[in-house]
Amino acid sequence: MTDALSLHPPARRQPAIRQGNASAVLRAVLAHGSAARSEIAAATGLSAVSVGRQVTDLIGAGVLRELSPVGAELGRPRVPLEIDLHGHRVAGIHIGLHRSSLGVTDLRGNLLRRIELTHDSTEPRPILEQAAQAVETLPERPIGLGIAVGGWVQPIDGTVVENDALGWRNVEVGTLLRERTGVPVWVESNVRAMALAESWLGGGSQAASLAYLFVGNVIGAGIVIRRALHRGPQGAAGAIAHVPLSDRGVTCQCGREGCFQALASDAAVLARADELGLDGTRDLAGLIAIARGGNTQAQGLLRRRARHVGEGVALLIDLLNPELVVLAGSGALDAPEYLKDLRQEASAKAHTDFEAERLIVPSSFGADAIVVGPCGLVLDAVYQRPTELIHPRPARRLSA
Amino acid sequence: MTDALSLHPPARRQPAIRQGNASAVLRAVLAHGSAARSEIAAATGLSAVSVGRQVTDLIGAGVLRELSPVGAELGRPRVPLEIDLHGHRVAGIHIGLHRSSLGVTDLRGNLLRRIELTHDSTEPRPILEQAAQAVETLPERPIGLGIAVGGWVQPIDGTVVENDALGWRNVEVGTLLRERTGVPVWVESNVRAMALAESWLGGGSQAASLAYLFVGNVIGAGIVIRRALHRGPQGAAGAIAHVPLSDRGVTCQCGREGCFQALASDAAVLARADELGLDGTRDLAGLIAIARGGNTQAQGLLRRRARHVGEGVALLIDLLNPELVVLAGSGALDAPEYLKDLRQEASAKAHTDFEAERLIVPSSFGADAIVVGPCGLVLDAVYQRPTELIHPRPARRLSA
DNA sequence: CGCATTAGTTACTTTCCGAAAGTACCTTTC
DNA sequence: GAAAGGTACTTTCGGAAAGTAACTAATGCG
Repeated sequence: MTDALSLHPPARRQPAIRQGNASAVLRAVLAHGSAARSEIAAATGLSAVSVGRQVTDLIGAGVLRELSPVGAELGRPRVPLEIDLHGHRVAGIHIGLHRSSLGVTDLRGNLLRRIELTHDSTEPRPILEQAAQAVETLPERPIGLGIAVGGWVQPIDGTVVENDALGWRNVEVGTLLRERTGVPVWVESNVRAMALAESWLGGGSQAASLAYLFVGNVIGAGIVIRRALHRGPQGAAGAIAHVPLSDRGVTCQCGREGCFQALASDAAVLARADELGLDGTRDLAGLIAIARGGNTQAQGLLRRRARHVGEGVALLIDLLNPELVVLAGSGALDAPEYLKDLRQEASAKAHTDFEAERLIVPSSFGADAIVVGPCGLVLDAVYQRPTELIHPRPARRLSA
Repeated sequence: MTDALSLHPPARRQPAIRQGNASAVLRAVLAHGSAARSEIAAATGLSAVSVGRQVTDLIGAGVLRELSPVGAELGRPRVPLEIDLHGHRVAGIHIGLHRSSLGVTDLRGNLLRRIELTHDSTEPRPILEQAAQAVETLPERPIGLGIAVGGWVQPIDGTVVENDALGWRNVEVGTLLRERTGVPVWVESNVRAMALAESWLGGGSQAASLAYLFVGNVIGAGIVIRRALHRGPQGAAGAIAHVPLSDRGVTCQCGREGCFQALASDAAVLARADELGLDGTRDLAGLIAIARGGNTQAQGLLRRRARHVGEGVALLIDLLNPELVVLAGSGALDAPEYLKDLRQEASAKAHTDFEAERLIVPSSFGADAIVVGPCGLVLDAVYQRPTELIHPRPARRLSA
């Protein structure tokens, strides 16, 4: 008898209701910045009684906090509630090739601390040991740890199945760090982690579905549908790097012509600059500087890249019709003056109608996306199942 | 205060639990063909008591049926339960250009009756009136009516926003048919309806996510993720017709080169046959006949088309990593001898690894997909919220 | 025929939500 | 300045759902 649980939403018990409603209350506060119990009740459709109970528990758990009452024209003043920004800490680590970045946020995803960890070797053990030590030396113990890595990740058990840059195969990152630190750990591909964070905390906080496109030295997409990541059974969803664009003439490493990545990655743009004999184009920042200095060839290259990215965005829009497209990586953030070209191309190539300024936006985290992303993995768990991660203490009324 | 309900799963009450568990029980039976209460309990994780209660209600509602007990090696024999195939009827209508097709299925989606309705005019009123009359003359009143139409459909209120072939704009199909027949009505784009039916009843019954690709005179995709259709806010998701393939040299109606549809639609293939001066290629069936007769040019055209479709499939696989890709339309079903080429091309172009024979399959409904699809809209509602559509009668034990 | 074994049901408990009623705190009015 | 009225929140209680424990049902085996 095969297991129907894996295919379908599981059977519900009463605790699931409680948790679902705690989540609804928490998300209502998150969405409104701060909200009184009565406002939460209106937003969620729950009764005032039920909201009151949930709030009491969430305050006891250190997730919500009461603010001073705000008098209305008439009647008893409301007591606004906000996410408790001092109660709990969340940690996230992006593991890169030569360095990893550790970030610590509050429950709203505000970045409080960012620590860079450099490593010469790419051996998994030393890197993970370094990461674990960094987490342990934090002044406050985080309630959860999110790990974002490139390559192919199996998020269920937190295994990095394959990462060519680091040369990792089947590294059990989740298990190792969980045992080493004693903190709950989530592991996810870096693009997907950033997509999820953007969906909860960034521009996507009003959108149920979102497509996230990262364009840097590699290109990848993260897909959020109904507030959850879509990974695919192999965790391979979002592999947009090798779709063919309408432009041709460039051969990709994969052997085919006109792949998105072969046209629009940092390396591709720099290689093109090299061909043209442009000086000072070691890295993309150099090329952008030259373009800003007035070099029309460099400007042309960056504009061309923006158009390529725009075409990739058009593809995502037509196929997924997301409520929001969030852009990140050097391709969107380092030279925002080309966003106009990007949006124009996306509008021209897509067959769906949309308002480009509203639909296609750069990441709200900028260069911090890389560490806010993994923290978002933990926050996703907190927002969806608040009582699981944070156990409510025998709550007590806090208002004087 | 904006409404958080639209963005997030709604707050849960007790009736939602009941319904969710009724759905889980029903789906377990559906997945296993037939299952005893004890097996359902094992599959869903629910207690035997709870399963018993749900089953009693579902039998009372005419959804489940007890079979004769089956003796095991030891102990009391199990009483298998199956979906009641004689209890309720479900109707679905595909509205086409010159004719519509009405289908009637049982609760398992077995097609019991198919009626063709021809119409000369494309006026909405007469067509819908004809449809309503056909539904009313059925020997049994269906519990729900699914409508599948081409073009742009707003499923929430059942409005056909735009259908160029029929010349419809903002036709309130759902409201009109609901008022006329008194039967609950669902309206959805035809590709998405078929995708949903395939997900519940066809090859996708074991898959939580599925990509459905229809290739006929038009090309479109339906995306099912976590057992639910992904429509996008504008209902535009799945617009794969105009993505560029690697092949060039054909200009699409949309003005660009190498669009999927310009390369692989029925019309595109026939136009190409015409250019080559092939005789007897009025329609695709003719071309296939000629190819089967040994004409190598015709064979080449069909093989080329299969490869183009394969490339489209590769795109869906890389972007969505679905558990299953289901093919339908003339492009996949009429000449299955080219499936091999299609799969080969998909494997070659996709960067994700997969077993092509298992991942890429033709629709299990064949030519009936067009009417089983809209029935699937109703069945989706039955399986997800069983007690909503079918009210349980004061149930009574049925075993002797 | 008693016994082990499995299937399913009945009786009771626990846990959740919601409605009604009560308390808190503010403004307005006389 | 005390009473009236209005809104925010809490306490009390009843209903609904699932779960546990104990029971009955049906079968095979010695």
